[in-house]
Amino acid sequence: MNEQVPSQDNESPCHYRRALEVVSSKWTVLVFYELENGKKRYSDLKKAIEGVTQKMLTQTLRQLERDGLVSRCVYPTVPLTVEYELTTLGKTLIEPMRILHKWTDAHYDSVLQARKAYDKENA
Amino acid sequence: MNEQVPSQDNESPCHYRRALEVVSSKWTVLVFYELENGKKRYSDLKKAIEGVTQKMLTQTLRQLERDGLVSRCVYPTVPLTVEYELTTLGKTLIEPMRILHKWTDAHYDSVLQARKAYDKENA
DNA sequence: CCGCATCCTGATCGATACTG
DNA sequence: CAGTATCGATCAGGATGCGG
Repeated sequence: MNEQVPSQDNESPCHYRRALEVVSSKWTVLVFYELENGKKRYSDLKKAIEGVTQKMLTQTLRQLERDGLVSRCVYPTVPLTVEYELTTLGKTLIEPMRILHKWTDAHYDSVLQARKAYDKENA
Repeated sequence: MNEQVPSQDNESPCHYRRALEVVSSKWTVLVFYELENGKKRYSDLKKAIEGVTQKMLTQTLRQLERDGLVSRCVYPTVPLTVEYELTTLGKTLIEPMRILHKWTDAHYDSVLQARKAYDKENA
C-alpha cells in the first residue's frame, strides 16, 4: 500500500491550499455522502458506490480514517464484518458538503451549458 | 493543448459525483480565492499563487473559463494585458467555498493531529 | 506579457491474483 | 467478507523553448 500520503509539512502561510486537501478526491465525496446517514459495511459501500474498485474504496477509506473523519470497526465474525462510520470530526463536515452539493444541484446545468458554448466556439 | 477535458456525458443518476468535479483541482481553489475580491491580471495571479507554473495556471484558468466561472479579457496593449474575473455564475460559488474554508480553519489542526496519531500507530 | 507545444517523469488507477 | 500485492497503462504535471 502506501500510495499517496499527503504530507503534513507544507506549512505555507497560504491556508487556502488546505481547503480541499482533505476532501478533494473523486471517491472521498461519494463515500462521505454514503456515510452521512449512519454506519455502513464495506460491502454495502462497494455496492452503493457505482464504479469504485476495491482498491480505490479501501484507499479512500484509509485516507478518511487517517484524517480522523471516519472510524473503522472490525467484528471478528466468520466471515469478517467491518463497519465504517463518520467520527465526530467527520460529522462537522456534513454541513459544508451539503452546501457545496446544493450549489451543484442549482448551477450544474449552467456549467454544462457554458462548456458546450465554449467548446463550440473553440472548435 | 487539450489535456484533461471532463466530459459532459456521464449522466449517472448519482449527482454527488459532480459535486467537486468543477472545483476539485489543487489550483482551482487558489485561483478562485484570488479572484474573489475582483479582477486580476495573469501576472499578478502568477505572483500571488506561490508555486504555480505557467502551464498549470493557464490550464486552470481555461478550465474555469470553460465552466463559465471566470471571464477573460484581453487588452491589445503592448505588451499584452489579460485580466481575469469571476462571472456572475462564478460569484455564486464564493459562499460555498468560504464555508468550506471556514471548516478548514476550524478543524485542520484536528486532521493533522489525527494523521500523526494514525501514522504513529501504523509505523 | 501571455501563452502554446513538446518532452519526460512520477503518480494514479484498473485489472488480476492471492490471503485471513 | 474484507482486504493486500503486483503489474501495466494512463495521466497529471514540471521543465524548457518558441511565438504573438
